[in-house]
Amino acid sequence: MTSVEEPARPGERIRDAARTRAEILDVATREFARAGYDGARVDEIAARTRTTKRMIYYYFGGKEQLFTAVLERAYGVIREAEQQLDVDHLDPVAAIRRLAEVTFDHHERHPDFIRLVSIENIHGAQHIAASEELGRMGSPALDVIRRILAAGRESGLFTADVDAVDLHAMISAFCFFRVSNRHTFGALFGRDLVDPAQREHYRTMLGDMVIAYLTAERTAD
Amino acid sequence: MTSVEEPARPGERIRDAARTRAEILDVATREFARAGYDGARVDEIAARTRTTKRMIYYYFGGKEQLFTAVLERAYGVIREAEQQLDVDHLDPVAAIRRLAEVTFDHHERHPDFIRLVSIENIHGAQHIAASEELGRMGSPALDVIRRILAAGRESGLFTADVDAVDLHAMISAFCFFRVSNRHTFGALFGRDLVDPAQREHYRTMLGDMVIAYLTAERTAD
DNA sequence: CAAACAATGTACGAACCAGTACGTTAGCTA
DNA sequence: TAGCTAACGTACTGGTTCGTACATTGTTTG
Repeated sequence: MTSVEEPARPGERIRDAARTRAEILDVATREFARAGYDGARVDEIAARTRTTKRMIYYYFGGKEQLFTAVLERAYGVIREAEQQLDVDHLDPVAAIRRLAEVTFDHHERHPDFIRLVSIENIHGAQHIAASEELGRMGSPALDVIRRILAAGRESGLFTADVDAVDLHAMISAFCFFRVSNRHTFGALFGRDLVDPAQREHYRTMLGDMVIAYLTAERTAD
Repeated sequence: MTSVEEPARPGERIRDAARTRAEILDVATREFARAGYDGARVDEIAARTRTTKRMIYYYFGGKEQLFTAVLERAYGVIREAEQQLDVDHLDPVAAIRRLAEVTFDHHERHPDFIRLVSIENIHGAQHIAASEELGRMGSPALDVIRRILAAGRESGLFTADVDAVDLHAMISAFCFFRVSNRHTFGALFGRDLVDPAQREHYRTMLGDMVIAYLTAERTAD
């Protein structure tokens, strides 16, 4: 037919299920992260893709399942980053610092992920609960933390009997808050926690905090 | 007219501007916190009050301004709690611990506030920016922190030259995350950070962490 | 090469929802 | 007690938004 309006772009197939699906996910991620679950518009997501709203319902079933799919992929990304974490050659202190830095960097590089998690918490984690994939997806970081803590305890470097999940919460809290509450914190205290000029400062601060906690003599309780 | 349907309840005036306004704010706080800004319904808020939707627009002007008013009151509550904080009679270590505990307790007791702040961050803190009241409202906690840090530094108890805003961020991050990310964290790691049985554990952990950071010898940088 | 099916597009509907036009009443004050 | 105004209620509208019925086209396979 060789239409003038629609030049046959070579290499770009008209029909490509995988690409269409992926493009919808990309756009939906941005849109949900930008406006929240209820603020996001299915029509708007469709408009920003090269396909139509019909395809969203064809591939995902509905807005709710689309959001779940977005979450699944976002969590998949951080799981991958954690899996590539190799700290077995480091001493416990350096290993914990490295882990904290990787977590710090990932949160900073993925503000959309942070926003999605915030949004999911507003909705009581109902999409995670409804997702099989997210249910059985453990956290590689937790295993790493467990190993480091065991090594640190044995070598006598780490004082207390710290729980791996607790330490993960401590590190995540700092990294997450810095990004998630950037706007209100900035508006109220006049300081941008994600200011690039302060990046090294906060990255060091996190490591110092965690190491200080792990190596301090605990007050008897 | 002495209607059978509407018994004249004594002590409950039919017309009370202040009470109506306050009731709208109460209900709106719950509703916004429950469903987010876009998820909340003006009709639903009105239905849960003893008045009508018309009054919301009469008193607040619109949904946007209503949310701003809700935020202003919520921040006012935490500011009051901070103002009643008296730690001048304590030594720096005890004072910091006390401050951390008060912050911890307030976050735990006001999950709606946490949710509102999360929601406001999703929207880029635009309502705070639009509010004069919130703009000039400082943080009493910051002044307290500054005083404690100065005392701790002078007495040689605290090592480093820690910034008050940074310390506030550190404490807030832990307290905030524990409540704000309760649902996703619980779903993914099988641990309820707000479990009453764990409350003392996390309250102590926060204090230990902050004190360890403030008293540790810092690695040269 | 002809079914058969996967992938895609169009057009529409029904419910929802923020906001308002307009009318009413309580309670204070002159 | 007349009259005025703040406080309140009803009923509606215009636009939006999720979801779908129905039609169509590319692609693969027997």
